[in-house]
Amino acid sequence: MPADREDPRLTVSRHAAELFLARGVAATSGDDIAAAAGLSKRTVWRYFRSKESAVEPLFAVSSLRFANQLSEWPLDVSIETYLHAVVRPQDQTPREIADDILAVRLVALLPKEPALRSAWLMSCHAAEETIIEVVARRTRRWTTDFDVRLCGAAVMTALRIVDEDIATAAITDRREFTLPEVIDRMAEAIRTASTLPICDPVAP
Amino acid sequence: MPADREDPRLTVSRHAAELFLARGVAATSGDDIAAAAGLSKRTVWRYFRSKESAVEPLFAVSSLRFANQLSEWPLDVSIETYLHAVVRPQDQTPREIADDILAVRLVALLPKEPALRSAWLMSCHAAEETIIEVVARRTRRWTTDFDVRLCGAAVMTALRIVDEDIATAAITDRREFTLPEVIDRMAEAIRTASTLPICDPVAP
DNA sequence: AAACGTATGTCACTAAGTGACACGAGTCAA
DNA sequence: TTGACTCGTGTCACTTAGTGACATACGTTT
Repeated sequence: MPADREDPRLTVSRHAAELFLARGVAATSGDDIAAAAGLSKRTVWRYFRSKESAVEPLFAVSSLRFANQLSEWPLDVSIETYLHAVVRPQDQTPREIADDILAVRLVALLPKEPALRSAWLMSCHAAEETIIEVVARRTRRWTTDFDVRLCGAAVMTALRIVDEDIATAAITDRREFTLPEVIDRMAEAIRTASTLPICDPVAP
Repeated sequence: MPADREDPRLTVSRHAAELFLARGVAATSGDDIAAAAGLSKRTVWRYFRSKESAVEPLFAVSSLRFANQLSEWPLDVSIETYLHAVVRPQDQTPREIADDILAVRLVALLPKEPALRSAWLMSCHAAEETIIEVVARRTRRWTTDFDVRLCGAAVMTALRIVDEDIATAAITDRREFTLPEVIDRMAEAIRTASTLPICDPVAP
């Protein structure tokens, strides 16, 4: 049996991102995206509710990878230990690196493309829900608990701000970042923003 | 000379909100909004980039009123004192109360209307920028400072979560809230989420 | 009164997005 | 093998979202 293949939406997402970066959002049509991805435009509209939302899968696998990976964060390790253990430079495939660059360039484009910002915020909101589950697990409370939701949202916001900050620095200021450096900043931001004690090992 | 009149977009915003609530977003067209507001549809598209974004002015004046009012927060008062002083039940006009109800019903609708959620998040993002300025002022730092942005974003997120929480409780659980109660929850959430010391009086 | 900026309406147009139906590829059961 | 069943996709006609270009009206300034 074959390993389950990559989400086809992600492929389209990459093409959409390239086009948005090259020509701007307004100048690329749904037909352009469909043509670049080798699909009928009908399929594109089946994949995505709007052309801007076509970049959401890319955000999810790349910029929001840290957020998504927190789902498997074991109870008995700290945030720093876990992040450094799970996302390691030597494990990055060329494809992942390319996705990262693409996503970072997109995030740096947000100030000029409000339509993309709404896709970005929607992606972050999706990740927020999964982070809320993490917080619930680590605090032995419900996902509907107000303080749990507040903490999860604050943590997600911290990740978003770090992401935007790094993307801006990397693209406009041409600064370079190593992966461990990025991980450190993410972990530190999570720690700062946590309003509940989730960052250190918790009792099983 | 007459006092400057209300933003005409807000009027349209109210009509759009009513229609979205009555029929759902998908079932109300730009023409419907234009007709309800007594404008040509061309003017509606001049006011708003998309039909969903038509509710943003309503969010801004109502749900995000607290956030916006922080712009005038004096350095020498605490968050609790200021909020209680500036938004008082007896000052609420009937129109403001109606707007509040409308906005709360919209926020409660977010889980079922993803298109509205993106408008909501964009409104919150706009408010985030103004909160970042408040944080900068109270910490005597720049708005570009990373920690300032992080704190501002965390505070805005807290306000958003309280808002969503209250809206859900009010609509689905039919709970009732007094304004002082809401203010207390907002102030408490701001205090919890602040990652910099902005909530108490700061040195001039 | 003339000249100006700003806000709106009209109308024709492009592009975003949907509904309905057909087609082909992969199960799965007999 | 066959037939029925699902699932993803393509085709095409259609509706609605959204824009560009131009005309008109109103309040200000001079």
